Amino acid sequence: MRYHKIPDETVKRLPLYWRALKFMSAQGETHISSQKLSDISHINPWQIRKDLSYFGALGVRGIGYKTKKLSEKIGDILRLNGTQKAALVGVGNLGQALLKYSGFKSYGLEIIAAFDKNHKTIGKTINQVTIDNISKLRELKRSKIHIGIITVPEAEAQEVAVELVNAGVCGILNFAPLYLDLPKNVTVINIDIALDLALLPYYMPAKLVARRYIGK
Amino acid sequence: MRYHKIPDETVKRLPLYWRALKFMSAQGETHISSQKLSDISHINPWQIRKDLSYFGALGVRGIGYKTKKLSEKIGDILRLNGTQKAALVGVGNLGQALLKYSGFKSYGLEIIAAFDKNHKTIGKTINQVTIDNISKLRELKRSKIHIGIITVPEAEAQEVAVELVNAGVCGILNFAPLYLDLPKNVTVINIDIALDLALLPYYMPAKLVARRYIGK
DNA sequence: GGGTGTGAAGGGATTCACAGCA
DNA sequence: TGCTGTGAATCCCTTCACACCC
Repeated sequence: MRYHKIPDETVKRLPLYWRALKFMSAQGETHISSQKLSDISHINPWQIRKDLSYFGALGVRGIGYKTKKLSEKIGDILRLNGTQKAALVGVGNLGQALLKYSGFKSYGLEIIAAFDKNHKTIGKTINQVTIDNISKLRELKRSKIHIGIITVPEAEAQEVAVELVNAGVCGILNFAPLYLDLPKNVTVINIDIALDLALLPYYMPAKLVARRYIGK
Repeated sequence: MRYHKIPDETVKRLPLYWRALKFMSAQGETHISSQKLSDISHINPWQIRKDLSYFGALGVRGIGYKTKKLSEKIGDILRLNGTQKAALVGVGNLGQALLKYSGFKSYGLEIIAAFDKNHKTIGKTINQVTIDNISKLRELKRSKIHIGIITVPEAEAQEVAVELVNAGVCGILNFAPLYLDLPKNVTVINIDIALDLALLPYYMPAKLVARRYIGK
C-alpha cells in the first residue's frame, strides 16, 4: 500500500472515528477493537479496518488499536491537532449560537473575530469576541485568519464570501443555502440544516407505503 | 422502469433540486433545462436527468422541465407539501436559534412545542412557542406530533430521544454528537456541525502537501 | 435543433474471506 | 485464539452515448 489515494468516503468517516475514540478515551479505555469502535460509531468493523488501513498498519493483530495513538493519528491526518483561528460573519441567531458554542475548541477551532452590519449588534462582546462592523472585513488580512464562517442571509452570502477570500481566507464553513462561486483553491463546506431536514419525512415510517415508484 | 428502487444518493440530491427550483420559480422562470438546473445546483446535467427519470418522464424533450410541476412532484416524493408539526427539546443557544429560524416553514415544518429543564427558560415565549417543563414531555402524546428535534447536551440526548418516541414521535432531528439507540421504526437524522467542520482543514489548500499517504 | 430518457459501460466503494501475526 | 490487514468479488452509483421525441 504505497501512494494510495484515500477515498473521500473514508475521509468523511474519520471525524466519526475520532469522536468515538475521544469517547472511549474518556472512559479510560487504552485499547479498542474494530468491533468495539463499531458498537459506538455504527460503522461496520471491516469498513473501519479498511478505512484505517489506508494510513498504514495502525493496529496490533489479536489486540486491536491503541486508543490514544489512533486518535492522535487521525487528528494528524485531519489536521485537527493545534489551533486554527476563524472569523465569523453574520451575528444573527445562528451566528450567536455558534459564537457561544464551546464544542469547536476540541476540534482545534477558535473564533477570534466576528462581523455584522447591524449597528445594534456591532460593539457587543460575545464569548470574548467583540463584533466589528462588516466594513472592516478587509482589514482582517493582517490577522492571518484562514477560516471563515458565513451565517449571513442568502442574499449577502456570495459577496461576504468574496470579501473573506480577499482577506486571506481559504476555507469556508457556509450556512447560507446557496452554492458559493469561488476560486478553486478555496475549500467550502456547506451546511444547510433545512436540506437534511427535508429528508426526514421521506424516511419516516409512512415510507413503507410508497418507497418504490410504480412507473410508466 | 417499473418497481425501481430509488438510490439513496438520488434521494439526498432531491432537496437540492427542490431548493434550486424554488429559486428559479422566484425568478419567474416557468421552464428549466437540466443544464440550467445544473448551473444552480452544481450537479451534472446527466446526473439530474438520471435522478429524475427514476420518478417517470417528468420533462419534455426539446424543452426541459416545467419549474412548478417538477417542484411539486419533488415535494410529493419527499412529502414536503403540507405542514408537519414538530417539538423541540433543549432551548439552549442552538435550540433558540432554531426556534427563531423561519426557514423551516418552507419545508413544511412548524415547531409548535418546546421543552427545557432550566427553570429560567421555562415559561418564556419564543416565536409564539411557550417553553414547557421537560417533565411534561410525556403529555405530548395527545398533540399528535411526529417529529422531534433534539438540542440538549450529549449526556441527556438518549434519554430525551426515548421519551420523544414514547410520546409518539417517529422522526428525529438530532443535533447531539452521539448515535441514538432507538427502535428501527424511528428515523433519525443526525446533524453534527463539528463533524462537518472537522473536514475543513483536511481539504484546505495545505492538503497539496500530504494528500496521499506514503505507507509502510 | 434541442433537450430528455435510459440501457450499457465504467468507476469506486463496500463487503467478503482469509492470510498473517501477536 | 483473536483481531488486524488486504486482495478479490460484489454491489451500487456515476457517466456515457445515443435513441427518441417536442
